[in-house]
Amino acid sequence: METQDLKKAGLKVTHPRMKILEILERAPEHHLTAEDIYRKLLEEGEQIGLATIYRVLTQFEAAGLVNRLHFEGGQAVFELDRGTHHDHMVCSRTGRVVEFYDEVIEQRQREIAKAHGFRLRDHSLILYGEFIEDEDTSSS
Amino acid sequence: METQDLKKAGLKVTHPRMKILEILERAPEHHLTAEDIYRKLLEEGEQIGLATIYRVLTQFEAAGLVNRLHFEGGQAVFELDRGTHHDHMVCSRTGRVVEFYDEVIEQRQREIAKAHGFRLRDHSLILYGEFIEDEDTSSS
DNA sequence: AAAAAGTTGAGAATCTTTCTCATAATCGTA
DNA sequence: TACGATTATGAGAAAGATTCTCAACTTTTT
Ligand SMILES: [Zn+2]
Ligand SMILES: [Zn+2]
Ligand SMILES: [Zn+2]
Ligand SMILES: [Zn+2]
Repeated sequence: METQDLKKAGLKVTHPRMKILEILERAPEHHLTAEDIYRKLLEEGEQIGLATIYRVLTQFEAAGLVNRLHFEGGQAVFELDRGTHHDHMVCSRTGRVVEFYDEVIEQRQREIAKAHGFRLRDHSLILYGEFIEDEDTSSS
Repeated sequence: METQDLKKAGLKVTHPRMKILEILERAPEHHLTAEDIYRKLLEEGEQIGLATIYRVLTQFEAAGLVNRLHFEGGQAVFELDRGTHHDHMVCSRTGRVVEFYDEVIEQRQREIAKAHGFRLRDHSLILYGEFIEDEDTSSS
């Protein structure tokens, strides 16, 4: 039950908010645009306005329940905050997103920030390319 | 003379293109939005349409003359490609951008990509925070 | 110089995201 | 359970960023 999460964040427990959380939890892709969520809700018969979805996602982000990612391509992407930081690899062919975490990179970032007198708050690391296995194996 | 660069890219040497390159070369910030360029050109009496600026920047990007960066905040940022890759640190207070390059991070990225069967084409690493020296020293 | 090819500017159009505001739902309390 | 204060929602308008359209104009080639 994450009604607790909402209450803790000072947000009323409403139907749209619960449904949006549900979608984020259930999506196998984990990384969804606001429109993705909108469409998935429609498919389930939930007619929740797109404005509400953006509004709620922004509140969830402020509450630390959700992370907003900026991949190339305009639309922001959202994912449930699962408590552990990670970075992303995005396949430009299929759009597939794979997560990774590398302590060496994380540590270097801290060192670089320190060396520059920079108070590091956050960072975004995205690798772009293609998964070999997703390759268009245009076999006959 | 970078008329050569334009010709090599199969682009005609036009006044707007030269002026846009000039602005990118001269800007001390190095990192400009399309609107920044538009305004700077206006200040110099060059009335070049915003659509042209976006169009030309996209062509320059395809030609490898310019890089497009996606910092938080919607607007894309452009910089002249100076031949050497680097990543960015952005001050959320002042908007100041500082560049850095770290071979350890670059190398780890290659290794991670390889381990995931990922053909790495490009990446984006942005550190967000504040430069201590830019701190609002609200002294009395 | 003329023709061919490519470019420009202005505004319309598109896309993503936010705002407005009247209506509706939630929550603490009586 | 009902009440009232507070907060949230939906629809459409609005805003912000970028791309498209197309007639007029430049650049390059012949
Ligand atoms: Zn990271
Ligand atoms: Zn993720
Ligand atoms: Zn790098
Ligand atoms: Zn740079």
